[in-house]
Amino acid sequence: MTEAQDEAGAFRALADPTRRQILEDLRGGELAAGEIAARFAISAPSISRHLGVLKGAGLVTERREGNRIYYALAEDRLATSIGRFLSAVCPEQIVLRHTKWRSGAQSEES
Amino acid sequence: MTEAQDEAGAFRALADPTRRQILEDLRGGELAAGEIAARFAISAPSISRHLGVLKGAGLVTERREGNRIYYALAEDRLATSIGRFLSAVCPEQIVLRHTKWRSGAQSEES
DNA sequence: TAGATACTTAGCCAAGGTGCTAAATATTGC
DNA sequence: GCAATATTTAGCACCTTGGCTAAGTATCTA
Repeated sequence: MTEAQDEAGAFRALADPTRRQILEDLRGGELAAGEIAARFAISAPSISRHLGVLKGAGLVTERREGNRIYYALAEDRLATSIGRFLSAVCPEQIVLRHTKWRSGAQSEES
Repeated sequence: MTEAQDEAGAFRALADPTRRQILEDLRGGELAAGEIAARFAISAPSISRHLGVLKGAGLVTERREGNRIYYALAEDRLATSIGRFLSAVCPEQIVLRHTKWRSGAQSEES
């Protein structure tokens, strides 16, 4: 997957307010899918799909532990995915601390 | 318009790759609608609507000069609109240079 | 193996987004 | 006022998205 597609996927994922809230909630540490679903008024399957979109965009990771599937924020991926764009459009206002996205050494996962 | 709605509008606007490219193009200085349209393979009316979305999100400003309507990047608005979210989710990776978004004194335009 | 729990996948539907062409509006210049 | 130019608005078609319920898969417990 190219860097540009990463960027597109990340921005599409961030377009939905529920998904943005999930990312904010995960800031406090990993959460099981059910724990996430319990924080919203929508059904568990809908949350599951949102989590799928976030995972597809590389913004979260999942880890199975017995019955439960824990989701965790992939902060670095979020920053690298949208970092190129932000640096291109408003470099004076927003600064990236880790500019790995520029080094060209990208991790390549499925 | 509330700050949260600003944020939602900005992220929805950024979801489309054409609109992101328009913002990048405007980084080089203001451009007339027709000049922007000429850079894309899609029709002028479609570009016009994209510009309307960007303007609605407060990410660009428009200025009429005779026949032409020039669009300019509103960099500070972009930074403030998405800044709160970025600071909430990945504060270690991304730093805001101007944290006006925290002062609560938001400019209110139509 | 059977049942309970946790989560996802499948299928449906309403709503919204994005593209197009044609028509309307605004401005310039003769 | 009329024609030309620049841009937007209107109306339509198509696809995607996001919600739901029902059904399927995976894991634990007994």
